[in-house]
Amino acid sequence: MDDGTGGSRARVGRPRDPRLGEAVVAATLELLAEDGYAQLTVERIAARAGVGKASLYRRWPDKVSIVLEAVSRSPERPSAPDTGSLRGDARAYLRTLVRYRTLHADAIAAISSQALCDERFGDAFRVGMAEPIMAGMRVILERAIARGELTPGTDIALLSSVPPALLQAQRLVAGRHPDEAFVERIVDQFFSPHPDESELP
Amino acid sequence: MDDGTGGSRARVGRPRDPRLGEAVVAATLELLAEDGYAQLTVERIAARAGVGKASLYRRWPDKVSIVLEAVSRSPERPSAPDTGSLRGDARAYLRTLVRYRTLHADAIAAISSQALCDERFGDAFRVGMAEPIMAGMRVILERAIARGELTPGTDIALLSSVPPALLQAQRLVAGRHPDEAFVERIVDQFFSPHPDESELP
Amino acid sequence: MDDGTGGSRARVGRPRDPRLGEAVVAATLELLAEDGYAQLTVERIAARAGVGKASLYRRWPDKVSIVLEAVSRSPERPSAPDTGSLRGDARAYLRTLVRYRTLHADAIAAISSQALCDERFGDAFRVGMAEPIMAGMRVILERAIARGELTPGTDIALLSSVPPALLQAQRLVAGRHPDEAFVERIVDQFFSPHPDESELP
Amino acid sequence: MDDGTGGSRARVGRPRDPRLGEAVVAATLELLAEDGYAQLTVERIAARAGVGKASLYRRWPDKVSIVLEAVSRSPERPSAPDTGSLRGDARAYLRTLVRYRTLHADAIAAISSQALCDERFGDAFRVGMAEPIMAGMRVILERAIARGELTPGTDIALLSSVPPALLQAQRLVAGRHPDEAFVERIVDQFFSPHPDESELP
DNA sequence: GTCTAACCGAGACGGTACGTCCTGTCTTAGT
DNA sequence: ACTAAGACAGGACGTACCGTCTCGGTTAGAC
Repeated sequence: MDDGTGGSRARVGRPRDPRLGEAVVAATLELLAEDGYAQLTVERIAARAGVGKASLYRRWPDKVSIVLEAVSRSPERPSAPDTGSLRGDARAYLRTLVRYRTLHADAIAAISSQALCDERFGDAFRVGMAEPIMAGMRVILERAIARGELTPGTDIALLSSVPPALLQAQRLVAGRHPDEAFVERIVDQFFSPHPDESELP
Repeated sequence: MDDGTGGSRARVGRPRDPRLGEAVVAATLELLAEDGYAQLTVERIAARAGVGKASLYRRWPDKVSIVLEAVSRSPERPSAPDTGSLRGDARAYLRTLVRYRTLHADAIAAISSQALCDERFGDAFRVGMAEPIMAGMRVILERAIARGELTPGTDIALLSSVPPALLQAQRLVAGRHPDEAFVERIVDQFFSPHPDESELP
Repeated sequence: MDDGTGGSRARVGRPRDPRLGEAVVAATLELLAEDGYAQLTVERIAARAGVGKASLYRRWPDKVSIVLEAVSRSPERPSAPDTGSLRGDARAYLRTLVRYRTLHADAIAAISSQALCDERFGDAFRVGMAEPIMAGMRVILERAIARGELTPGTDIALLSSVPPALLQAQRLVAGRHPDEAFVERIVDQFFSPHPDESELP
Repeated sequence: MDDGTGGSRARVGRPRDPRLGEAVVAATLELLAEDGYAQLTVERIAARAGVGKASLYRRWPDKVSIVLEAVSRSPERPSAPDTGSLRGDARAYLRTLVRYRTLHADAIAAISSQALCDERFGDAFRVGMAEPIMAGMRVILERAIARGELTPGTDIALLSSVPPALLQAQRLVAGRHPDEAFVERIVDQFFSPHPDESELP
């Protein structure tokens, strides 16, 4: 969030301990994995990280912001290797995305909820969470255009938002995390060029 | 939720006041519109409705359930008139859906969040919220198949989940409610049969 | 403090549990005796009394007010038996007063400090603490006047404030609780009629 | 408190800035006068004095010690001019004492409270606060004995503690600072030789 | 003239208590 | 049996302050 390196203010006083941020993120991720978001408490984060509550509130404005940063810096972040084809790229990326969402399911729910309510938090959410995920998708789509798998006029912005949107929706509609079979359905429907066919996706 | 007419046990004592449920739903909708979900309190609902807190908890198991019922019974519920074409149906339906979501934006966010966390609430959410919306979409898609605008093998389940998923996602990604222009993009991309073209959506 | 019987407001809703007040007072006195005022915490009072923190703050505006009521209702409150003479009455009363002050030494320090700072609390202090103690002294002095041990013109108001004032001061000046020897000095100086003289100072 | 001239260790390194102590005392007195002890914060003292918090804690062990020193060095300290009579001396001294106590009312309350709780601080309190005030009173009483206004056997220790004790008590009992009328009452009662009688109480 | 230890302002840190708020349950008196 | 009112246990939140520590930088006396 605020790394303490902010420009204009003079760099006086004791500098922030960089290990504190790491410890907080790690503790948050641990607690999230162990007990879920509902049991997550600022006090518990502080205790687990061996950190004072005031230090948390010096760096983050509130609880969800801590969770947002923790989840954003999770080692399970989706990645987009170049497999040589749109189908392969999409499948690989979506699988990592499913894993990531599964791992942090209710943390992401809480963050999303907050992003919907609180405009200022929404920006942090977009920068730390939504954009990076869609950026991965965009890279894949642009590679596909470069390969000729998609026409240059393709609405990348819209298309790159479809997979995360569907994963989130499926979670709600089906009541459980989407699995790899669902990934296949998405890949088949939206990321499989059909040169010979006229039907809708 | 519980209408008090439950069967086997004798109906003794004072009957439930039917106006109470109405008053609670109305009060909840008002408060939601005025201050948003974050400011919504069971106590405030009770006060606004002129109702005792215990009466609320006799009818609904918890706060989100009240909100779910209120939003589900909102007069702005999406509807799907038959316009004669897939494009027209989808456009009309999505416009009402956008209005509905705009009106209850953060209530829906809170409900969705709860549905993600709490398995039992998830069912109520699906029955009261997700299914009705997707059912409207399914009707439209089935009409389109009957008209021959879509091939019979179309994955209606997946396709009917795309619009609500994208609306929700757009809200998060763009930081504001989707408007009618966004509806047009969705309609163009996913609900406009292109008999002559081979490209991906 | 507030016994919930306050007049004008209608007696609707669940009445206050009278045992709660007792439990809080008892818990406060216990904790005070065990660990002293410095270790006294609202949270600990609530836990010891088996009471929610909110219930405390519903009845008392802050921590010191709880302590004031607890100390005011302490079973060790000074009493003034009629021994038949001013000397005897004063000695007996001052001994109970010393015991009382010794028992609640730092609680009384905290209360006094607050009374000095906070005007509104000062009233509660006078009603619950200072007045009752001086009233005991006044009774003794009035009995002495009735017996003829003091002249009717004696400044009872001033004289009755001397012992508590000196006990408090001695505690500060000597650094330890005044003992019975000090009581004797006060009795000798201020509450011993001098047969040959017509009046006390 | 610690003047930095402490003996055995070599005096190397940068010497303490003597103006720092002055600035801190001045800032403390200002803040005390402006907002009272309850609003007094070490951080605010440091900010007002233009001083680092660490510099405060290098010189004083804790907050009350700072306040004690500040109040002890207040320019309003009571003084005891020789007016030629016990009545005059006592009246003059008590008036300065009332002014002093009025000026630093709640600071003195806080200091007294701390002195009651913390044994080690009690010593500092006695040296810096209680003793100097009673010493002034003792000088007056000794002059009175020298003049023959008091008998040599008078219990000076007890009598010299009466005025400060009564002023403190009156503040608590009456809920406001004692005024000059109250000084007169004390003077009349305790420091007015009665020509016809052989001794003061 | 450098060295160097103690000083200095600034402010981050661990810790702890406070007082507020809200939830979901319970207890009255009254319909 | 229901209702309105509101007290209750519990517990998280975010704030504030304390006393300590850690920076970069300064200021003498020691060498």
